[in-house]
Amino acid sequence: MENVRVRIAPSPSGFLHIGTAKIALINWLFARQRAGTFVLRLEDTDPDRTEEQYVEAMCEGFSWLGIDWDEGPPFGGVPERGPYAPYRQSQRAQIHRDAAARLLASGHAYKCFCSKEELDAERARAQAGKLPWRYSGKCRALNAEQIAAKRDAAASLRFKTPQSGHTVLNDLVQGPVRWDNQQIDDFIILKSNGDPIFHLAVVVDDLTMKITHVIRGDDHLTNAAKHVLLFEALGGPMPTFAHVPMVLDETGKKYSKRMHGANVLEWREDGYLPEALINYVVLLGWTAGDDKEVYTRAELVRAFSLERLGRSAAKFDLKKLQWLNGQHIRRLSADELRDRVLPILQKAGLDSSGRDPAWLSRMAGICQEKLVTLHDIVKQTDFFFVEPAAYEEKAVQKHWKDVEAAARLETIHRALANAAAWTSDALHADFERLGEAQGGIGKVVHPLRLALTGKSVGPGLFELAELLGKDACLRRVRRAIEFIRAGCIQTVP
RNA sequence: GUCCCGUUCGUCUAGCCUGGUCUAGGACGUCGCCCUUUCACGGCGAUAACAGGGGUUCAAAUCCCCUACGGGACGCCA
Repeated sequence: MENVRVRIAPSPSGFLHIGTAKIALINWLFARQRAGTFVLRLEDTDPDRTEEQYVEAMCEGFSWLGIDWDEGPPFGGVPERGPYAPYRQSQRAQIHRDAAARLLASGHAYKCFCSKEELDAERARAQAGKLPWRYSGKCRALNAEQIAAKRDAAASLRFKTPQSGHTVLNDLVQGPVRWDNQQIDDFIILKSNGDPIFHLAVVVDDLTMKITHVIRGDDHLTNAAKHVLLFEALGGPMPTFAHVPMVLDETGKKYSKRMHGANVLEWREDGYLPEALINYVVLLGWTAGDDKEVYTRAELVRAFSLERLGRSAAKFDLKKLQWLNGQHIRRLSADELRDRVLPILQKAGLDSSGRDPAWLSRMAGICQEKLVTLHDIVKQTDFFFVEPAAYEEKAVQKHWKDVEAAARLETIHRALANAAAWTSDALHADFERLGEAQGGIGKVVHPLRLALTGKSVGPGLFELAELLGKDACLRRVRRAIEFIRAGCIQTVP
């Protein structure tokens, strides 16, 4: 069986973009499933766009998502590793130049002495005439003498594209794609300053790193024609190509860098689980063909297949991500949920340091099924840590407004004080009975919830009461009674 | 402008290769009902799509052609 080698080749010009994450994820899943190798290669040959600071941020994005690489450059504190180092394209220029020299020697490339200004003028003329622009091929016709006469004038290197026939690519996702070679320019592979151009660099790197499957965004589909030509000219084994559709934002536009959520780490900030995000992103263009939608990371590795990748771009849908996030939250154990939620409580200024871990797990457990994002934990549990600072106005109107409100809370207070046992089951039974006397359990439950939490919504009342403890509950009911009495003085003239 | 790719419910998609089983399936969303101490969860139900036009065929979401729309490439950027 073939040893699968795939790569993600981001250019470190920003944070980890959601679209890059999708491509990386697909490569990673494929590699892991086939026990292959996942390579990270930094395409940093454009110094104008590369910034060291982004290297760290991008690494953090990958590691948060759980996308680890087997070979790659020093990146985010991880040392360089792998047999085909270096893995930064900027350090591989000599390898690219050597390949270019071979192409020149084998007649697959030629020197071009046209200046940038000449070419710009040519291009401008073509565009003005609404003609497709392609290099005239002026220097292609130069003979040995003419070239010698140029001596060491600055020259770029162009690829000698066949002038007839066609180039065919059997893309795993897009199917067979065919170009007329006359449509393909004699593109530059080496700048006149000797720097390699992207097309040369990728192909040479993929070749030397023995990449078996080139899985990348479909914005590269038309570039692939040039790459196929280069692979052939270099005499290397042709990798399998898979051009996967990109991720669109909710309006159907290309996911711009400035949009919230474009940066993968923003989802972490917003309380999303990495396993939910990767599950969602992979669903943007892939299904197993059955009705399963919620996958663990391991299940994804098992079920994924390149062949079932869709061919059209997908719009990002926050609602579905939210649903999936809830699904994944519910699949966590109470302990796991507690551990993920603790930093969020901390950040919200709720001090949980005095609570023992088991208690915190139970607290996490009683609101687990109510969370859409991890951040929801704050409004679900803040009252455990601080007494309600205010009572929800609408709930006060509804549950504490009538004349018997205070008296009813006195009754509730008594019931709590005399509770047979301080467990949610026992309390539930007590209030069931109390409710019968009061005209429905709702008559006692809502005023109590408001007294204990200050809100009308939250975790199960008896569960939270049990966790809050008897003393705190009695104190809060007392406080509520005083609040009502004080309020009555104001409202009754 | 030239070339390349795409187009099934609002959204993600199944089905398309190997035409009939599709009065087009699932999921999210939305709406309704049930469960219920709240909010959720869960359950049940409803809603809603084959871009348009030609052709091939007994039969087309599925095959072919054209058009429209969307995207991409056309750089000494990646």
